[in-house]
Amino acid sequence: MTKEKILSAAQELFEEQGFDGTSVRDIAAKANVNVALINYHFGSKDLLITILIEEIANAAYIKLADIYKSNERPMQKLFLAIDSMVDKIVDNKKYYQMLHRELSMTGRPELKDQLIKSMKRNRTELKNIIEEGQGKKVFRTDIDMELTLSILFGVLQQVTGKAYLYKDANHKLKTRLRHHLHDLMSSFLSKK
Amino acid sequence: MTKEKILSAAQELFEEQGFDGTSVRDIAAKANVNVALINYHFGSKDLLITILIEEIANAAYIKLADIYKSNERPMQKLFLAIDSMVDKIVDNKKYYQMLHRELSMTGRPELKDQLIKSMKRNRTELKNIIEEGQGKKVFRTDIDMELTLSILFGVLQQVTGKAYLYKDANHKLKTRLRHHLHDLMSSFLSKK
Amino acid sequence: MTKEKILSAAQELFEEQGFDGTSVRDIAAKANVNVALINYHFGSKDLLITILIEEIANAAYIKLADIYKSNERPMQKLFLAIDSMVDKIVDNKKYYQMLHRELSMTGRPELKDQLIKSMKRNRTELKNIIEEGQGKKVFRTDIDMELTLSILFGVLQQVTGKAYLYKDANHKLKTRLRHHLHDLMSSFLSKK
Amino acid sequence: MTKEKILSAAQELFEEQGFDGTSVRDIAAKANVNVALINYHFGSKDLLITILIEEIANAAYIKLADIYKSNERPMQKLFLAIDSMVDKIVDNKKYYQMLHRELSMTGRPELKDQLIKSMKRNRTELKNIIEEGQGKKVFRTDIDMELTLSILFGVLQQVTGKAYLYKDANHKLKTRLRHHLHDLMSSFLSKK
DNA sequence: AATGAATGAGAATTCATTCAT
DNA sequence: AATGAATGAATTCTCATTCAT
Repeated sequence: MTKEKILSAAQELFEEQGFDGTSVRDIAAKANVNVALINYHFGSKDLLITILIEEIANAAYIKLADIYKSNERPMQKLFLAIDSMVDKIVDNKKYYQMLHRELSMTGRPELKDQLIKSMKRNRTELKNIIEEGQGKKVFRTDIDMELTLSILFGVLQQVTGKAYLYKDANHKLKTRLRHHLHDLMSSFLSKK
Repeated sequence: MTKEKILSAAQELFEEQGFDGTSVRDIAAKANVNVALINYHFGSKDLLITILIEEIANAAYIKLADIYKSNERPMQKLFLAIDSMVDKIVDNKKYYQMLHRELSMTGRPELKDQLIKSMKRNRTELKNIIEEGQGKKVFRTDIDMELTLSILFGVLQQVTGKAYLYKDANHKLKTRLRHHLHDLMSSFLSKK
Repeated sequence: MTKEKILSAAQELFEEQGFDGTSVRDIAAKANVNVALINYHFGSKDLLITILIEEIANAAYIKLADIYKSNERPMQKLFLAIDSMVDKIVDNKKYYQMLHRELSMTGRPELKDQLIKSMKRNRTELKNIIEEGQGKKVFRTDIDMELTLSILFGVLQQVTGKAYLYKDANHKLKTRLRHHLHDLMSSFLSKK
Repeated sequence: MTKEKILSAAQELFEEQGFDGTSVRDIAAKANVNVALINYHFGSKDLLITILIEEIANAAYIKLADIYKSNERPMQKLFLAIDSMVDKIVDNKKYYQMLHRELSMTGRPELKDQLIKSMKRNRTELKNIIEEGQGKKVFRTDIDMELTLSILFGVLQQVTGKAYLYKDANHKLKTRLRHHLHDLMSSFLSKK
């Protein structure tokens, strides 16, 4: 109970004010608990955000891995992966914005390592899906794989970070994104 | 002299460690000046970053208008615009990273407004180029314009922010990016 | 059972890190018991060390009285006393070190009083032995008695406290000490 | 001015309450300065005591080295060394008591190393004097050198640490100590 | 313009202790 | 007898800022 109160207070504050900009006192106040309890339950402010990050990052990864392992055809797999990412990210816009922000700092290298690791894991799953499509002669092979992955992650990052450009309700935004990314990726990857 | 030393020290540190993560003492140490001078010259730490970011914001304007006004064919204009953006952003990766980071924080709203304005200016120029191509029946019209712009800005943001994925020397990275984005956008925008 | 576990954990830690340097949590962790149990069983950290030191103080009473009452000749009595002290102290180096340390603090005056009392008891026994030797015209009388006692206690305290100087195995150290102190005291107390 | 106020406040408090027992707040209050000034001037509490220790330890060492280099006869040199140590230690009883106390802790190993180093330096100088006397056939050679040094340091430590036994005025105590130690060491070291 | 000292608030964390169960 | 959570004060230290010179 208390732990959850702290976690959700911390998440909200980190999303709004960043990690450095949020004090342990802030979190305690928002969660309506004693300051010392944060260290009691989580050991340190650093460990608190570590836990917070691990939680969502894991869920996203598991979904992509499942899709890769499914029996769909390549393009269908790619579309499913896109849909899954769109959902996750639109539903947790602020959270992902925070991740990107913290990722662009130099301090706390262990934290960054953790973030990069979980991010690369997702990129790898997506790469697997595309490479499988290439192996099955469905997708082009004359592409820059790393930059291709960055198309998807880049568009989604734009949507999370530049909220003032995308003010649609979430469900509408998801539809727009799905259509757009399906169209974009099939245009790009389909053999001419 | 001292002011410039402070500004460039601050800029480097903000780029690396973020605003909250950088202390006035850090800046003073890096600039090799007395701590008190920062407040003396700039009033406060907040005003310091304000000045710094205004500078960046001005530099951030990519000369897309000239390209738009040129006599090239639509696809050629788009490619030139891409090349121009790639150059500017790869050469100033850290600049843009910091810009995106500060843009994702809540504080200093006036500053953010200015940043957003200059960012929208660039998006508008690019949009003009694409719409012209659509008018000339060269580009597809059944696209989501805002999300189409986000392809370019998104890929570029990925490259600036996820440096650990893109460790090429700058000139090599530029070539990769140009090819990739030309390919991508022509695949996407060309009529079938 | 739990009480003893706590006591012996506390003792080890106080010996190594001092009273202030040891936290109640340290003790609980070392004793493998819940933190709250320390207060539950002993009331407070202060009372814990009180109990601990009372134990030590009682053990500290070296059976010098027996030697004094024996029928040996004066020099022999003195040598026996030395041997007894050497054994006791070398075997409990860390005990005595802690005792001296706590004795040199200002807090807990009642505790200190008790420690001083037990210390003086030992000094008195030793003094009796020497004075008897003086009465029997075997020892010099032109000495400063208090400082003479401090020779023995001082050398022994050096050995307990400056462990980095005396790294011999205990039995070897005892031999060295006995020889040294016999030699020293007989040189000093024998009539010229 | 402020630095000295802090240093002397810290010294007094460390002497009375030990290092762990004294808080930075205590020091600031006693010195009547702002808490932050302690870190501003000395970097940390640890560095503060480091400086404090270095100061007196050095003075003592220099005196002994001078005596060793002088042209006096061996016994005379030893007596001068004794007198010098007696003066230094009686005048700074509480200070030396603090040194011994901190030396008997395990924490802060760098601090301990520093203390041990400066202590060993003094022991070495004294050893030089005695060995020179042995070389000149004035002192016995069949002694345990390390324990011999511990006679002097031990007696002096007793005097500093067991204040309740030695309540003489300082000048009287010095006289007692000089006579006693001259007598003791010449009895012990003179060839029979 | 520049300096070094000083300030007071706030940072994260640890402390001994107490509470309800 | 024992537990785990909770408390509130205290810990050291760092912060941006201001002061007198």
